[in-house]
Amino acid sequence: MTDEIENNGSGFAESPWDYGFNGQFRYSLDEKGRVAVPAPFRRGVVAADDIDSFQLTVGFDNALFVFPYEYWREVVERQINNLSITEARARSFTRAIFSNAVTCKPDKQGRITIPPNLRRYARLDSEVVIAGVYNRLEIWSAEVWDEYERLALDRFEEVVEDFDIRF
Amino acid sequence: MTDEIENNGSGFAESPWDYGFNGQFRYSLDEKGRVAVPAPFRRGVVAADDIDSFQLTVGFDNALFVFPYEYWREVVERQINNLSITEARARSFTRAIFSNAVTCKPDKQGRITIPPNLRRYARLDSEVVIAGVYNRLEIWSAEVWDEYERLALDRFEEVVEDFDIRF
DNA sequence: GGGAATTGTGGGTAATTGTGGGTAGCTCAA
DNA sequence: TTGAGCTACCCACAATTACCCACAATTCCC
Repeated sequence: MTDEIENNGSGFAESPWDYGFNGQFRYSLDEKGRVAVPAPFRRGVVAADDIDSFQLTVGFDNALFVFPYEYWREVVERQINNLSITEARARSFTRAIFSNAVTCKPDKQGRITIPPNLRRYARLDSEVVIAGVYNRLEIWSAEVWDEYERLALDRFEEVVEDFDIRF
Repeated sequence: MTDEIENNGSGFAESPWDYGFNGQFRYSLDEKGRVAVPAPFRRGVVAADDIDSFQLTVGFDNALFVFPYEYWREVVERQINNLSITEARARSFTRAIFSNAVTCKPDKQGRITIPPNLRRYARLDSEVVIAGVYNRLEIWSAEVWDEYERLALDRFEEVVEDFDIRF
């Protein structure tokens, strides 16, 4: 494995998902607010204290984003660290990101607990979809996901053209 | 852990919240003016006399800011130290910050006591929200927080675009 | 195809956490 | 000096959480 790969800036080199989280998984959210982390992604994300940790935050489209902790740390250092505390909009942004985030590590069964405010934001009830999306996992209400994906796949080819992606 | 990481300027490396306080917590403010410090943040902020201390001050948006004592000390040294005593606005600022600040350490139950002037400033009555916001905790009246957060989350995606944050 | 390992899910228990209240000691004024 | 008010510290207890175990379902592998 080359140095370049070990240091790809995503914080999850040498893992089964070196080049991106992928797949979609359907789990139940139990009464304690716990949901399984997809088994392939449980190990290999080493945080400061040598445990496998994730950073769970609000994302877009009513989904929650889950980053490997190391990667999150890097995002904070590169981008959020510089925001001014005296500027109201920067404060508002920083506040939204951090107060609606939590550092968590899977329990022995590989589950994480989602705090109530995040459950509310993502409208999670009992059924949940976890999607692997390159540098993050996304946690969706299954209901919202099904609706979104139906629309998104219909428009897939059209969108690829817009971005001029070459395979 | 590299030197760069151990010295990230936030004063709280090697703690469970190495890269930022986060989460939100809802507590009651009792009749003695005491409020719980969120359990994950109680330990590891070492002040001058080897106890875990915080600096509690007036902040922005009608919230109180709570900094790890070490970090506060550093801010004072780096920035406030340089303000000119001959400039009226600098005097006013320095006066506001310090006269409305207090160094406190959690009691055995992990609570801190909020003095009356700060309670008044933040309009705290019985229900309180404590939010982790990167380098500080913020103490809000629950009522004010709920209203503020509703607006902030609605505008979240828009703001992320404005700041050109890349995850 | 079948046994073994892994994975997803539920639930019990011990430890932690949040909250109320009591008391001793300190401060300050009369 | 003394007493009132206040604060810091301590104890108690209920609620919540984190951790562990169990087990069924699924997947893996030969």
